[in-house]
Amino acid sequence: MPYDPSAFPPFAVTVDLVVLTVRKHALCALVVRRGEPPYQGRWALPGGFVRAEEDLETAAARELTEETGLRSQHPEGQPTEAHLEQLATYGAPQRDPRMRVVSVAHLVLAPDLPAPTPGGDARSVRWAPVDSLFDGSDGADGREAEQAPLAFDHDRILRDGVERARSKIEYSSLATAFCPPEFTVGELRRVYEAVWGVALDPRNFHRKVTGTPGFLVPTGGTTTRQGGRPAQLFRAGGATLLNPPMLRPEV
Amino acid sequence: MPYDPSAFPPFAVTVDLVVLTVRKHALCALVVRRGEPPYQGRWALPGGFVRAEEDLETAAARELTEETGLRSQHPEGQPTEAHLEQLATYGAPQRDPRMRVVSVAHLVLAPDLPAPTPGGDARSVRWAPVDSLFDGSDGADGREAEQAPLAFDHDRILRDGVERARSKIEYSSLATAFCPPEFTVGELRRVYEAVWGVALDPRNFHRKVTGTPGFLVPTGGTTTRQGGRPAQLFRAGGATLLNPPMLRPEV
DNA sequence: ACAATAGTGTCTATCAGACAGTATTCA
DNA sequence: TGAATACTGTCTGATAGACACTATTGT
Repeated sequence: MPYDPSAFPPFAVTVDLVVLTVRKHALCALVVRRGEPPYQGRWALPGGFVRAEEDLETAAARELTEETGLRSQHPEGQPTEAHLEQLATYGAPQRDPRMRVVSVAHLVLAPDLPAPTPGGDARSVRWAPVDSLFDGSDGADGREAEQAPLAFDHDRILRDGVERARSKIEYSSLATAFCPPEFTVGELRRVYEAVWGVALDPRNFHRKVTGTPGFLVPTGGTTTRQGGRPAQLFRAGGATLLNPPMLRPEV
Repeated sequence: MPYDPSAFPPFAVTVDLVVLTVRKHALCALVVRRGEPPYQGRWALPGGFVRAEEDLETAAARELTEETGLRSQHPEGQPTEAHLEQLATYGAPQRDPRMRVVSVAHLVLAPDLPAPTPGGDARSVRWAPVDSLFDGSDGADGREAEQAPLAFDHDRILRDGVERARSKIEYSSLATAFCPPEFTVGELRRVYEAVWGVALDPRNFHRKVTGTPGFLVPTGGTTTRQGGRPAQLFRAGGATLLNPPMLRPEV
């Protein structure tokens, strides 16, 4: 099967984004409402075509900025605002009824944004708790989410992205990507609790994260709160891998 | 950025395969010699175009069978002969000098094959120790591997595949994919040692793998050897995730 | 003082790492 | 009986899980 670039089946290549954040103690994903067929009116993951001379990751970063205003690369030496990584590629022949489309899905972890839809065009965009988006509606609580499933195979892509995020914060310091530049141990713990959907022991969690070298760096500052001891502020350290990992309870 | 399938940049989509096995106590990858430009005469990963009505994983399985005769799907209820999973997608604009090619790389873990090149066409195919293939030639021993680097960005793809395999046998039972249907604890340990490039304590390894529920199932049989106590034979159990994981020494 | 949140100390069970000895085969 | 390989037992240090107390703020 030698390469024969003169005769190849034509494909369209897109990037789709699973953009996750933690809002109000719930893991949420960014979804956009489709304005045209197919799946008109249904919610879908943001995404778009890869341009002719554009790298895959560049295309994902561009779509991210267009949709949320977030930047995943360092602009002018500033710290990144979001983590972006490739997730997986989806290319079933009939996943788009119009033509053969191969979609390279990317995963974005972002801190909670002040404005829900800062940039981008005027389409309907929202953060939705991931439990309310899944087909099976296996939400944490009993009430079924009466909502049409996501367009295309985006339910599968979202599930894969959520599972990647859930497993990756076990053995990496990536949970800090859900936090603002400075955060407290309690805020970081609530990120873990929201992503995993479990309650963690505050004492053991504190010992674990502060005892792992390079995970957290104290900034010296403290929070100002109403009623309660001020909490120490940290920023993410240089360590990326956690050894030993943070164990997800779920047994 | 609404979908506009009538005007999209044309892409070719291929699958490339990182096929790994353990031979003579070394982790080896399958490489083919290119018979035409570009990179004529250089070694490359096996791969080929995805057909017009073909799923990505189907294309990868087809290429695998064409190259090695291995099957990754269950043929007629028989056990699989190799593990296949999607690895990552590579789509830099200039990765192929002829045109825009997006390659969906797949990772295959296979047991050592009796015949080096059972199926496929007559091209030059071989198993090569992965250390001898890497650009930097950071082989285990001192001797530099004087060999042209792999074609295209296949050095990067191979590195990613090897790293995936190395990390995945930590927390999954996937190392059994490198073994024949029945194997001994010592053979499984030598797989770990070859993939990680370290020596493991036989006693602790035996305790770990036999103590993890669902990892190994004794078949009742024993090996016949020359000089030495016969070893108990096992097959892979139903468990796929290892909890707690097998820890890679490397500290 | 009281509420509210942040942080610390201790015990225990589990497990990885280190190490030495016994068991079963063939020559 | 000796060589070769397979398997088992035990100690120790590190750590996760469970749990109760002290510390620092605002009201």
